[in-house]
Amino acid sequence: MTSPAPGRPLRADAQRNRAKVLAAAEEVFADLGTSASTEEVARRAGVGIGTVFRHFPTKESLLEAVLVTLVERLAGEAEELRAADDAGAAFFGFFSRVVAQAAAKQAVTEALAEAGVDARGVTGRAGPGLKDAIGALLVRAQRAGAVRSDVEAGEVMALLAGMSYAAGHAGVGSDVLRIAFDGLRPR
Amino acid sequence: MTSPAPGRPLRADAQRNRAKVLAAAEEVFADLGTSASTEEVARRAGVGIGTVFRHFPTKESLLEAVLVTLVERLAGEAEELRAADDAGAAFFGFFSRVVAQAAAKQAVTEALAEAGVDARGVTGRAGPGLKDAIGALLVRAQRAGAVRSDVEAGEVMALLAGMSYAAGHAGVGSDVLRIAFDGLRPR
Amino acid sequence: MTSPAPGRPLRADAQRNRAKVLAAAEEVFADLGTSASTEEVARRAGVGIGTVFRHFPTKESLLEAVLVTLVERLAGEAEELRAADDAGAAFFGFFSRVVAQAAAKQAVTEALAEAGVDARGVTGRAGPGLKDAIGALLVRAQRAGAVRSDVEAGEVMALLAGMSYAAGHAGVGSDVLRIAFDGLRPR
Amino acid sequence: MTSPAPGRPLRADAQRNRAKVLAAAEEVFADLGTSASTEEVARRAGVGIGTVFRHFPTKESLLEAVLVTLVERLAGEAEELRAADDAGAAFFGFFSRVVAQAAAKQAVTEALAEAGVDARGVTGRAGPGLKDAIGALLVRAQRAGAVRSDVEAGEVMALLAGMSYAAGHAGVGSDVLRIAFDGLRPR
DNA sequence: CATGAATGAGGCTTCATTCAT
DNA sequence: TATGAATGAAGCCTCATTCAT
Repeated sequence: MTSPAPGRPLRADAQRNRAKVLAAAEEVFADLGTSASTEEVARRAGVGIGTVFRHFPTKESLLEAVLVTLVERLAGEAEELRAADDAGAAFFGFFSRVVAQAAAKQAVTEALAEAGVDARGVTGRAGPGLKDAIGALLVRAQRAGAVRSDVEAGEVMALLAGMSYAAGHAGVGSDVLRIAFDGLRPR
Repeated sequence: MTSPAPGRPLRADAQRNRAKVLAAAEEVFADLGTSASTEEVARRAGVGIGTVFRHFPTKESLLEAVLVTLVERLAGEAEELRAADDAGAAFFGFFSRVVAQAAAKQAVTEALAEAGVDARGVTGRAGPGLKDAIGALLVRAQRAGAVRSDVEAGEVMALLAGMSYAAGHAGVGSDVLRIAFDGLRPR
Repeated sequence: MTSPAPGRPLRADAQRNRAKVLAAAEEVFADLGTSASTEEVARRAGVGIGTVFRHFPTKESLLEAVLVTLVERLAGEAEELRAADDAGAAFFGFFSRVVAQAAAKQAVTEALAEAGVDARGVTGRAGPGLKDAIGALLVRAQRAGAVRSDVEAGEVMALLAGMSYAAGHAGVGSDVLRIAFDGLRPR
Repeated sequence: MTSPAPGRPLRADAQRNRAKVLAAAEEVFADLGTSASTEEVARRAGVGIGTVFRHFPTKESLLEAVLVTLVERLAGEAEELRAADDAGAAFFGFFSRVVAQAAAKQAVTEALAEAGVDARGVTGRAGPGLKDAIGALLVRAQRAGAVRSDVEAGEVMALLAGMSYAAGHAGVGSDVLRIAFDGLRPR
């Protein structure tokens, strides 16, 4: 999804290293911000710097891969809630969980922001995927009368990004989320 | 925390240079992000790099000064609205204007986030100043029945930071703000 | 001087791979200069990087092998002209052809220069081989009265290297060669 | 001639350092080839690596400056001979001296080759300057009957580059030069 | 034997900071 | 004080070489 000659399935050990690097990068960028050094990623992954660059030929491509991974994971979580009994609980629960994750990892916030700005962004095709999944959750919650009907997926994503940022930077708890949720409910 | 031997009141021309540097820094960091070089600040201020470091001995201290300036400016704006006739309009209008500013300058968002994390933060004593000013606006709006009574100044600041982030990064308009405002109104 | 356990005659497919690598290397170094990467050689040879290093344990040894090949090829061409009818035409024709080759492949120039610096050089025993072959051509041309008699093989090789360099780098045509040829003719 | 804001005359010490770096670069590239590292240049100049990059913001620009310097120096030497009594001696003497310099410094050869390929090259406007100076020497020598009349400045430069290469790489003495000179004399 | 993943030294370049002018 | 040249640590990236598969 990022670079090696498309087609070749990648040896087992290489696959493992790629995963290690990606995981380390997610951690490092979460802890130290996206300006953290590639060397730090290599160190924390327990591989040589060359290995990082073999899998992700550019720092930017590594960052991109991390964001894509994050966005896909969130989309997956949203997907699973599609069949939940209580559509309102599913929607608000998803929202809360995302914000909670973001409180620990600022990369999540960036991923959300990127994903919201549509396909042009770094997150490529993963962005729309997340938007669709969220849109599905939203529509069901609206049909169930748990969310006001004049809101769209794009607005929800922006709200999500904003609340995630607030959670991660402004040191806030669920109080603020409560306000946003009330704003989303039918009047 | 900003540098020259405390006490000496700073010659007039030095004072002027300090201001030029600060203004240039605000502009540069807004345009290019906080990773812009100090050299660029000097260039845009029309002074030598040495002058920048004489007034702000560290890049971090320069950044800090910019944030403090921003916070103080916002606090000033809030202050002026204290006597407005329509307390609700004052509150929501202030909120909107801040978010609009942030859409153009990400530094505003950072300033807000910093200011919210209380006095220990980088913004020192300016943070509480803003919080107080916003608190005053909030209380008056609550008394006027325009804002629900179970919200506190800290929550408003967090919401403000989040919405500012969303406005600057997620490419959103006033739709999202409307949701937040509805959440703030009495039910 | 080229690597595998001396003695073992090299399996047929290995032999083939060695040849493929050598050919690719000649091409790559001609196109991209000697600072081209070994990886590129492997790619163009259609083999793995490991294979390149199995046959030529060092980039330098690969370069050396390319030069030796080139020198041997030139020596072969000179050899074939030994029996030509017109000794003068044979000599000058050979000279012209070498320079024309060099215009396209700077490696040829390097090979010539190396070969001229005698046996100690990188081209090992191949250098003297070329020198001898050129010497034979020279002597016959001198006997035929086409080349002045006070010139030696070493000087011819140096002249050849110089003209080859000029052809490849200074963007020159046959005009310069004409000057050199006039200098070689009897007065 | 290479980078700092055109106009500002450069402080005295900076001027001195720039010269030191340029001299060191000339030496290093002569000794180790143009692929020598910038760090080595800094080391030999006795300055920090940052100083090298302050004066020449790119390795390429440093190389260019070295070549330009060389070409200008040669042009200067040619210029001085314009008024010599013996036009033939001036021409051949200049030629010999250039080749002798090149024997020690391969950068000279590169400079010559670059300069010959006209203004498009790295040597910019310095190339034509050298060509003109050599042309003047040539014409006077031709008028004096020391050089054949059907040769042009471009051909002389190519010959010069070729002989310089030969002198530096093929380990040759004045024997080869003699051949070239005979080729240049009227028949 | 062939493959290509892993390694890490080393190269180029940027930039915060110091200091001579 | 102001200036801007000097410094060198640190970042990104390349590539020859090694080694597990």
